[in-house]
Amino acid sequence: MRSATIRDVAKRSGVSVASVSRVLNGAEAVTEAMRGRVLEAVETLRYVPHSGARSLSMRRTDTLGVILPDLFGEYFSELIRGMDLAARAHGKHLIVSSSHDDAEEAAMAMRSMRGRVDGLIVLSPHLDAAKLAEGLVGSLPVVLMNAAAVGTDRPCITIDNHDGASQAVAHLLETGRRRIAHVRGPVGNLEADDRMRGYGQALEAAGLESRIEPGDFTQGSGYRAVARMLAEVSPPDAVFAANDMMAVGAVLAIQEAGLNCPDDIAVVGFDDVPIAEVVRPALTTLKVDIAGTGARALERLITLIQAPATGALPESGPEIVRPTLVVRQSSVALQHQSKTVSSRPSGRDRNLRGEPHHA
Amino acid sequence: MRSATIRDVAKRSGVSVASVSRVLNGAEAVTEAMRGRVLEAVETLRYVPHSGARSLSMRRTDTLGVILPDLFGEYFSELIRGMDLAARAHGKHLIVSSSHDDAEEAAMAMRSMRGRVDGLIVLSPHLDAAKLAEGLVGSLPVVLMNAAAVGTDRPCITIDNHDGASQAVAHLLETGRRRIAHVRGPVGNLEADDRMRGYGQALEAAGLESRIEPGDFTQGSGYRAVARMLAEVSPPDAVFAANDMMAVGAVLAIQEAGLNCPDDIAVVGFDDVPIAEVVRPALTTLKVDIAGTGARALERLITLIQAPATGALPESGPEIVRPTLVVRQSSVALQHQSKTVSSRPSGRDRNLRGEPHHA
DNA sequence: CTGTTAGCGCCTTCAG
DNA sequence: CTGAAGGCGCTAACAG
Repeated sequence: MRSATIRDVAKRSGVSVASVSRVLNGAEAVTEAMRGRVLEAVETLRYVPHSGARSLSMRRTDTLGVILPDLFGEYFSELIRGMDLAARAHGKHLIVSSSHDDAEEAAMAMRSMRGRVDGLIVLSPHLDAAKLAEGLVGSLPVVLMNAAAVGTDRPCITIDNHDGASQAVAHLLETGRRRIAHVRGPVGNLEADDRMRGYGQALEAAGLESRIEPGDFTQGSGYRAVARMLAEVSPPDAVFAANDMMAVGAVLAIQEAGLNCPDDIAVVGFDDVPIAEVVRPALTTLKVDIAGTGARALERLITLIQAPATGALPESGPEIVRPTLVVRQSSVALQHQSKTVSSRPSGRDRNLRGEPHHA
Repeated sequence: MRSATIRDVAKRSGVSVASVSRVLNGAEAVTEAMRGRVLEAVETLRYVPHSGARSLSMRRTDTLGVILPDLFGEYFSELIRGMDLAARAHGKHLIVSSSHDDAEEAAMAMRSMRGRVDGLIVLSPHLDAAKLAEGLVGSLPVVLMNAAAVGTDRPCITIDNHDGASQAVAHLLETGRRRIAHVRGPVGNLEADDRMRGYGQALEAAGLESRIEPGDFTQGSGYRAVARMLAEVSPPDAVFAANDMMAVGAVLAIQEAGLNCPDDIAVVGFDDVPIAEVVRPALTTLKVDIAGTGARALERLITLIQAPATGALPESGPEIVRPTLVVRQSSVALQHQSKTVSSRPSGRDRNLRGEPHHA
């Protein structure tokens, strides 16, 4: 019981396939009589167009690909959510491909996308991956995210990690901290590197010594890094973690050592994932509108794809998003608290339409 | 600058397109000489096969579709992660489509998948959506998730929500609670309904009165529900929330009222999303292996797709996953604590290979 | 307005 | 072992 094709519909309604295509795609004019007969045949045959065939003939898949290095944690889930939202708004499908740790695998994934998507969003926190995107993709439109965009005029959305880190340090300095340590992200990760550099320069500018512990963006690594430092003679009075998950780990390590966060040690994270607000003490962090960034990337990809048609050449080059400092409980010791910090859930509920969620 | 087709490669290497296809797909035998020439042409032309065309001719897309009602929160991100993992293991692509609140929209999404995917996983917490999947999909293999699977022999993965709720109540009773309230999920959501029924029956069996507050699975609704109850003359001494996010809201409401959780009021959630372990007090909850469930659904879909080929008829009917109670701090008052509850991050890090994550 | 025809890019019998 | 030819299901000229 093969499913019906356009030819079956044509036969059953006694018209040509072209006509069926016409009434279904509704561009050109057709008589009411024909429209009726075709629609009826479609109904009885339960005909559903084959989008694969359609794509081949139209040279357009209405599908966009997303290449991710990983799929863990709220960062990516937020990113995909934003992209999905934008994709739906433009009637596009989204095909996601993750776990491309090494460049080789990412290259493979990109190749296998050819003929399946109209364009690609590539998240490449590693240098080589970005390079690959340049070469291997061929004529497929690509928007890079969080890549090393310096010097290229390739469309790209990036977060100003350096600036974010500076803001973190500045905030800690303002609130009286002096021994500010940093738990960094994985070596070779462009974002982690930038955040570290931003931290280092800000400290240097303040004439203070920097102290950097390794980490890998996981909560566990944040915990261990801080636990190590607490065992030393002169522990820091503040920790700037390269992302929120590590900041959460840092807070736990502090609490477990019998110390108080923020009174004894302040903690600042990065990203402002949803969890940051719920944890106690709520995390001071650098908010980046993750979902918004994803949506923006997708929109840029779409204009990039449409560019040859519209004739308008799309704005090229990197687009840089500046994170904003969100001060919560984890960094403000009592003597510095100006206003009450409410623990009531704020308007952070992202279900803007107020509709019920799934479990 | 059109990208090269198989014909270009054939021409450049002086062989037929059939031969190019042969060396590239490597099924049949070819002379070394030819293989060399073809591969060289592929190289210089930077030829990448067009998977769309390939799909059309092979009647196989190697792509699976996932239809979700929503994309908020950790529940879905975990689910997708599990599916993605399984998909990669089988060399399949994943196309996700979300925000199908009403059945109409979901139906549309399913139709637009025809010719684009080899099968579908449909998450339908609403009855009608499940019904739609039955009819509209035609001959496309479908695996339902969390749907009303009773009575059908359609492949389906479901969580035993009723049982989970019973476990929650049993646990609270065992630890001495008597005035146990329930914050339910959205009306009409099958899972929310089942959890509520499980709660109701368990309380009834214990000869206690039930108390049900409305909610919609969001943290805010959990907060408000509990805040309402705390304002009454005889507030509960325990709250069973239909999911973890509402449980988090419940805890915040309790703390904000100046009460202690769990000493004054115990809280139990459902799902065990990653956040449940990090929040303070850590949430007692009903753990369901979300990612595992997603992976399982995907695997079942694959066997379903391969069924006609292998001849083996796939196991049909629902597959029910029983949640397991995870006792943490939010439900165990001091006088009931048997063993120390460590706040150290456990082995919950899901990065099993220990590789670095992205921010 | 409608039908005929030629592809979209690839795989796959079927002869040679 | 290799080439030629016929589709896969649909759209898009081009005639009528």
